[in-house]
Amino acid sequence: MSKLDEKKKKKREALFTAAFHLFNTKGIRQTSISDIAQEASVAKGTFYLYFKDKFDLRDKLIAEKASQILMQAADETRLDINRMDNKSLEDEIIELVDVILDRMEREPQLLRFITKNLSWGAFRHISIEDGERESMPFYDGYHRMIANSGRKIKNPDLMLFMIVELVSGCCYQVILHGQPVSLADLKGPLYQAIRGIIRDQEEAGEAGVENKKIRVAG
Amino acid sequence: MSKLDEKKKKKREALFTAAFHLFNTKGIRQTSISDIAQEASVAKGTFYLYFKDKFDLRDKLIAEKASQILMQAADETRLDINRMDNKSLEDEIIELVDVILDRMEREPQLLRFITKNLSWGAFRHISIEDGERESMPFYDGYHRMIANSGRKIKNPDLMLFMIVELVSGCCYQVILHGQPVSLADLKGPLYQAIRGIIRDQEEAGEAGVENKKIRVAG
Amino acid sequence: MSKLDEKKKKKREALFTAAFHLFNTKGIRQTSISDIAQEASVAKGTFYLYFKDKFDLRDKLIAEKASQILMQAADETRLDINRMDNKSLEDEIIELVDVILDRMEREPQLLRFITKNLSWGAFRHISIEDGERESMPFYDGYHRMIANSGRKIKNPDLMLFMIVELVSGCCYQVILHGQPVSLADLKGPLYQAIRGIIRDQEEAGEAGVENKKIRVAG
Amino acid sequence: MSKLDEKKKKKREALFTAAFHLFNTKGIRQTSISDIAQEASVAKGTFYLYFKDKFDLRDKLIAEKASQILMQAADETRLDINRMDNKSLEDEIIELVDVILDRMEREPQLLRFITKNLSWGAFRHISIEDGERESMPFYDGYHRMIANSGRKIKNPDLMLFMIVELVSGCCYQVILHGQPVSLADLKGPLYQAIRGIIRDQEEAGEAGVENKKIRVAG
DNA sequence: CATGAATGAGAATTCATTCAT
DNA sequence: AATGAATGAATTCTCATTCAT
Repeated sequence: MSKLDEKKKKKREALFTAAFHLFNTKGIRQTSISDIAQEASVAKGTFYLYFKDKFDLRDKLIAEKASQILMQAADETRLDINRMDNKSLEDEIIELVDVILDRMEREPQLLRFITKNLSWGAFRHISIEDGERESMPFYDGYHRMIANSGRKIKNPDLMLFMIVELVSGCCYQVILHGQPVSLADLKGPLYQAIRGIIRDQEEAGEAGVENKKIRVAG
Repeated sequence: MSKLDEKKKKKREALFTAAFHLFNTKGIRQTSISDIAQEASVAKGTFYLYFKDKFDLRDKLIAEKASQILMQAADETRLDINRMDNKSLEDEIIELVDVILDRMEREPQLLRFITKNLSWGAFRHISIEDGERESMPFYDGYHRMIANSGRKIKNPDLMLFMIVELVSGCCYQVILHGQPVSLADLKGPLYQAIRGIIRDQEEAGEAGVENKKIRVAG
Repeated sequence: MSKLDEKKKKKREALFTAAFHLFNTKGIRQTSISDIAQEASVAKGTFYLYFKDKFDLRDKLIAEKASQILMQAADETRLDINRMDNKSLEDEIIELVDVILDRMEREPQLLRFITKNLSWGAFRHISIEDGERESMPFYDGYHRMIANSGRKIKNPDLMLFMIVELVSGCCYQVILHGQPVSLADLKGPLYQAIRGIIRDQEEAGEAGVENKKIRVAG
Repeated sequence: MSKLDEKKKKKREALFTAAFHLFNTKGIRQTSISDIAQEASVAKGTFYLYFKDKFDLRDKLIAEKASQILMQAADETRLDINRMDNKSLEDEIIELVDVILDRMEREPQLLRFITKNLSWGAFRHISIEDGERESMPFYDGYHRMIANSGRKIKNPDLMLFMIVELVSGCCYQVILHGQPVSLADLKGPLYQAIRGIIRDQEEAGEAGVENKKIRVAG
C-alpha cells in the first residue's frame, strides 16, 4: 500500500470515528457534515471526496460495525461452521447471542447506533471480512452451520429472522433503558424462547433427541 | 360543546390528518411545519396554537393511533377482561395479535409510522379511551386479563415485552418488505413462538395441562 | 367614578404593573404584548383597548413613573417653590438630587427603566400631577424656584440640563454597576460638581471672582 | 497578506459599513441580518461566517468606531502622554473633548450610534490600536497623562467618569436635537464645568483656595 | 488531492394585530 | 367592553454543496 493510500485510509477512518462519535452523542439528525469534518480534523470539502453524503457514510459505517461485531463474536465463540463437535445448534446460536449481548452491554452506543439503523435487508448482506482470508457473507455461514448440524429446519431464513427480531428488539430496550428487566434477568427467558423457536422450526421426528440436550446459558 | 370548541377540534383533527399523511408520504424529517399547515388549510402560526413542535405532534399522533388500534382490536375480539370463558390465555393473546396484524397489513403506513416511533416506555402508558366509559391503560387491562385467566405467570411484564418485541419486529419487515416470508407464512411459526414464550413463563406444575390445548391460529 | 370606570382603571393599572415588571425583567424588546396581557390576567385583545402598542404603553409608563419620583422627592424635601426660606438654591437642588438618588438606590429597576427611556425632550414635559390640586409641569416649578431664589442665572435651562445629564449619567453606572465608585463615594464629588455648575452659571457681579479664572478652550 | 485574506477583510469591512449605515438609518431593531447582507452584497449565510449575530457585530463595530475616534482625536491634539510641555492637564483634556465634539457634530450618526451603545465598562477597555506601534488601552494613556502632569488627583477614575458622563450626556442632546442650546453655546459652560470637576478632584494644597468654598451636601 | 469561503434555499419560530363571538 | 383564536409576514439561523485557490 502506497503512502498516499495510507493517508487516504487514515482520513476515511478519521471520518468514520468522528461520525460514529457524533451520531451517538447528538444523533444523526443533529450532526452536520461540518461537525464531522471538524471532529475529523479535515476540511469540509474533503468529506465529499470520501462519501456522497451523511447517509452514505452512515450506511457504510453500519455495515462495518455490524461486520466487526459478528466477526468478533464468531471468533470469541470459536465458532467453527465446519465441525459441530458436541455442541448442539441451539447452544451454538445462543452462545453467539450471548457474546453479542455482553458486548452490547459494554458498548451501548454501538447498540443504539446499529439497532436504529440496521434493517433485515441490510443484515442479510453483511460480510464478515477478513484482511487475509476471503470475506464471506454471515448469512452463508449461518446456512452452512445449519447444514453441518445435521438438523432439518423447515425454514432457516424465517428462524433466523424471528430470532434476530426477538433478540434485537429485546436487547435494545433492556440494555439501553433497563426496562422491563435487567439484562441478566432477560437472558434466561430469552434463550429459552430461542430454543422454543428452533424446536418449533424443526421437522417433526428429529426434535425429540435434541431437546434432551437443552441447557440454558447465561 | 360550543361552536368554538368544535372548530378547534376540527383544526386539531385537520393537523393530525395532514401530518399523518405527510409523515407517511415524505417522512417526518422532510415534512416541514409549513407543509403540514398548508395541507391542513391552516396558517403556519396556527400550528403552534395546538402543538409545541413537529415532535410534539408526532408523539400525540402516535399515542392516539396506537390507542385506536388496541381499542379496535379489543372490540373486534370481543375481549372481555373480566370473563375468560373457555378461551385460553394463549388464544386470547394470539387472537388480539391476529386482528392487529390483519389491520396492519391493510394499513401499512400506520404500521410504518407506529413501529418506527413507539417505544416500550410509551407503550406502557397507552390508554384505551372511550368517549362513554372511562379510559383505562391497556397495560392494566393486560394484567387483569392474566389475573382472570387463573394462570400463574412468573413475570407478566417480561412476557408481554418479549411478545411485543417479537411481533412488532417481525411484522414490520414482513408486512412492509415481504421479507423473508409472507405474512400468511409468518403467522403459524410466530403464533407458535408466542405460545412457547407463554409456556416458558408459566410457573412449573401448571404448564402441562395448558399445553394440550395448543392450537395454531391464523 | 362609576363601577365600570373603576374596573377600567384597574385593568390599566394591571397592564402598567405587568409591563413595568416585564420590561425590567426581560427588557422591552423581549417582552411581547402577549406576555404583558398574560401577566396582567387580561386578554390580548384587551391590551389594544388601552394602548396603541407597546411603545405607547412605555411612554405613558415613563411619564407616570418620572412624575411620581419628582413629586415624591419634592414632597420629601418639603420643597416650597414659593418661599426660599434660608436654604440656598444649591442646597435646594442638591437635596432634591439626594432624595432621588437614595430612592434610585432602593429601586434600581426604576432607575434602569427611566434612564434608558427618558429623553430630555420628554423630561421637559413631565407634569407633577396631583389628584386634588392642579398639575404643574416640573419644568415650570424649577423656573419659579430660581426666580424666588433671587439669584441671577445666565441660562437656567442649560444649567438644569447639565446637572440632569451629569447626575443621570453618573447614577446609572454607579447604582447599577457599582462602577467606578460606590454611591456613597460619588455623592461628595458629584454635589461639588453641581455647585460648580451653578456657580459658573451665575451672572457676573455675584460670582465675579470665579469668573476671572474661566478660560474657554477649543 | 494573501489574496484570500484581503478578500475576507473586504467582506468584513463591507458588512461593517452596511451595518453602520443601516443601524443609523433604521435603527438596530429594524435592521435585519438580511438587510445587512444585502446592502453589503453578500449572501445571508456569509454574515454568520464573520459575526455570531447582530449584536456581536454591533459590539465590534462600537469598539472599532470608539477606538478610531479616540485615536484620531489624540493624533489631532498631538497628545503626547510623555511630555506635558506647557499645556495644563485641563487644557489637554478640554482640547481632546473639543476635537471629539467637533467630529461628532460633523458625524451625528456616529454620535448616536456610540452614545446609545457604549457603556462605561466597555469604554474602559477600548484600545487605541495602531498598525505599526503597539496598541494601548486609552484608559492607560489617561493615567499616564495624569502622572506626567505632576498633578495630584484624588480619584482619577472618578474624575474621568464624571467628565465622560457629563460630556456624553450633554453632547448627545445638544448635537442631535439642538436642545436646549447649540453646541457653540454649550462649549463654554461645559468646559468650565470640566475645569470645575478637575479642580475639585485636586488634592488639597494645590487648590486650597478653591476648596475652602466647597461644602458637601447629602 | 485538499481546502474552506461563499452561497442561498429553506426550516423553525415569534408576534403584532384583527375580528368573530 | 372583553375575549382569544387565527393569521401570515418577518426574522433568525442552519447546512449541504460548490468551486476557486
